This record gives sequence, C-alpha cells and structure tokens, in this order.
Amino acid sequence: MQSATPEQPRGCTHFQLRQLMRRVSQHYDLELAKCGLKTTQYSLLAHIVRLGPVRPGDLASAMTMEPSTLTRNLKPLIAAGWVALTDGSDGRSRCVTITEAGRNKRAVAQRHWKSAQLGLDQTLGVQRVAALHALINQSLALLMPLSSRTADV
Amino acid sequence: MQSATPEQPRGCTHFQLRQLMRRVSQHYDLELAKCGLKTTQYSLLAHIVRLGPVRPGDLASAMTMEPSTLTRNLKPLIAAGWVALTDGSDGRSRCVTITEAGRNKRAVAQRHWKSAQLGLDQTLGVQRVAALHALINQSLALLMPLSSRTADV
DNA sequence: AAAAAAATATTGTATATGCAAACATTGCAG
DNA sequence: CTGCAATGTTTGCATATACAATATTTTTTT
Repeated sequence: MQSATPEQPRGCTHFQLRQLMRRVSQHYDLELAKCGLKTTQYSLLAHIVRLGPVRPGDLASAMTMEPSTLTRNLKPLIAAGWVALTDGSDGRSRCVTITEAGRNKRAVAQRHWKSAQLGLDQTLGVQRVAALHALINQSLALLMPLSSRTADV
Repeated sequence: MQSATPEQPRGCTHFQLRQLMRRVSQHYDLELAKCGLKTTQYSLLAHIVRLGPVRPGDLASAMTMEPSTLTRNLKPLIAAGWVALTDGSDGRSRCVTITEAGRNKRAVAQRHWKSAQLGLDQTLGVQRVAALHALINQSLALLMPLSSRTADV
C-alpha cells in the first residue's frame, strides 16, 4: 500500500525543514511586519493570551522551547509594554501576564496572521496544508519526549 | 473527497513548523555534536563538496538562504580550515572551496548524519518521513519564487 | 572616458535558538 | 537553624537568520 508516498526518504530532513521554515517565515513575516511584529513574537503573544498568567517554565514547555530562549524572546515584548513579568508566589519563579496594550496588539496582529495563513493555504492548497499539519503533529508527538526519552524508562 | 486529510488546517503553520524544527534540530545536533559540528554546518559542508568551487551567491541561492547569512555561516568553517574563500575571476565575487581537511571532516560527519537520519526514520517511521519530504518539496516548489513572485509576471 | 547603473559580497542591527553555567529560592535533613 | 539538594530563571557564549545599508567592482550610458 505504498500508493501515495514514495519509497525511501532521500535527502536530509533537517535541511529540508530548514529551507521550508525560511520560506514560510518570510511569508508570515511579510504580513505581520505591517503591524510591527515578528511572527515569533505573535506566537508568543497569542500563547500568553491563551495560557493566561503563566510561569515562564510552563509557557516555554507549552511552546516546545527552552526557558532560556523564552526569557530572551520576552524582552522585546516587555520593552514594548505588551507583556508584564511580575514576581510569582514562589520566590524563584515569575508570572508572565498580557497587558491591556498587549491584548489590543494581539487582536490587531491576529488579523494579519489570519491573512498570512489564508494566503499560505491558498498558495499551497488547503489540503496540502492540512496534510502538513497532520504530519507535523504526528511527528511532534513521536519526538516529544526527546530530552526525557532516556529518563522515563 | 475529504477522506484521508482533515478538513480545515487548524493552528499556525509557522508555529508548528518551528516546533518541529527545534525538535529535529536537537535530534541531528545530538548526533553531529560527536564530531564537533552543528547540523547546519554539516549541510553547508556537504553542499560545498557537492557544488564544488562555487560563488557565495550561487551557494546561498542553492541552499535557499540569504547571501548575508551564508557569509556569516562560512566564518566558523573558514576559521576551522575546512573551507577556503578565495577571490574569484570577477573582482566583486569570491570562490568558496572545500579544503582537504574539510573533505575529511565531511566524510566523518556524513556517518554521523546518516546515523541521525536513520534514527529519525525509525522514530517517525520511514513512510512518514518520506511523506514529509514529499510535502516539504512540493511546498518549497510552490513557495519558490517568493521574492521573485511579483517580478516574474 | 566620466557618470550612472547593475551585480556581488559584507556589515550593521535585531531577533531566534540552545547548552552550560550561574543565581536565587525553597524545602528538607540533621 | 545550618547545610545541602531540588527547583526555576537568567546570563554567557556561540550559531542561525534576515533586511537594509554599505563597499567594491564591473558594465552600461552618454
């Protein structure tokens, strides 16, 4: 039943992903630049809105990124006044919160994001995008424990 | 005809790709670190070997990356003595060449790469990886002219 | 041939990313 | 209550990435 998919995966998955990532980034960035955001920043903003006041570690983990990366990516957003980083109940932790300005910014940006997404859907075809999402999510699930893979034996 | 693939692509393609990219990078990096290379560096090395003495611009374009990015990514490789950057016939251009040390390095690294690739194939399943490659390549083709899209009308 | 235009590479600036190390705080052992 | 382990965040360091601006060298115009 090897009808649709070719036999051996040729080439380097990492390199191919990287290439696509660059193109796709450019596509979204082009649209989101209209409201002065990088796509990554929009993702962050959107996640903070959705996950409500949240600890950095939890946010990072929800977004599959290193806490250290999160710390740095938050800086521009905090500087812009879209996000506030306050002390948490636990002294060693913090609390990431969206500000009113941040919520507004996100609302505006969301329209640009939607536009970029629709544009991509159209360029690639909705079915292809759906298939891509499905594959990505399956792959993510299979790779999920990566760092903890040896740990949870 | 919505049998295999889900209907509407939910979520943000950019974000999902980014997540997967991070995981996949970690996977390859883990293996390639054994010979002291980042996966990106291996890709570069491999491309330079394959494309022979090549101008920076052509190399960048072949790898779907900005010339400015290439310039910087070459630096570590040049510093390590794996790659040489000499003057080209055209005074404004250059010539990227693999060195003997670079060729050896690449040969060693290739084994690690292979190992990483096989590991990924096994974790995700060969079919899934093949399907992913196919989708990525189709998408890349459709996005290809991105910067020149308005130009070639 | 001098001036303008085109081609090519590099630098300036800013963000994204991760690992390892440093910091800070809490919790527990004694 | 002191000391140490565990937890959670941030910094140090290095690479990856792109756009805009700059530098350099052709090539083309006039």
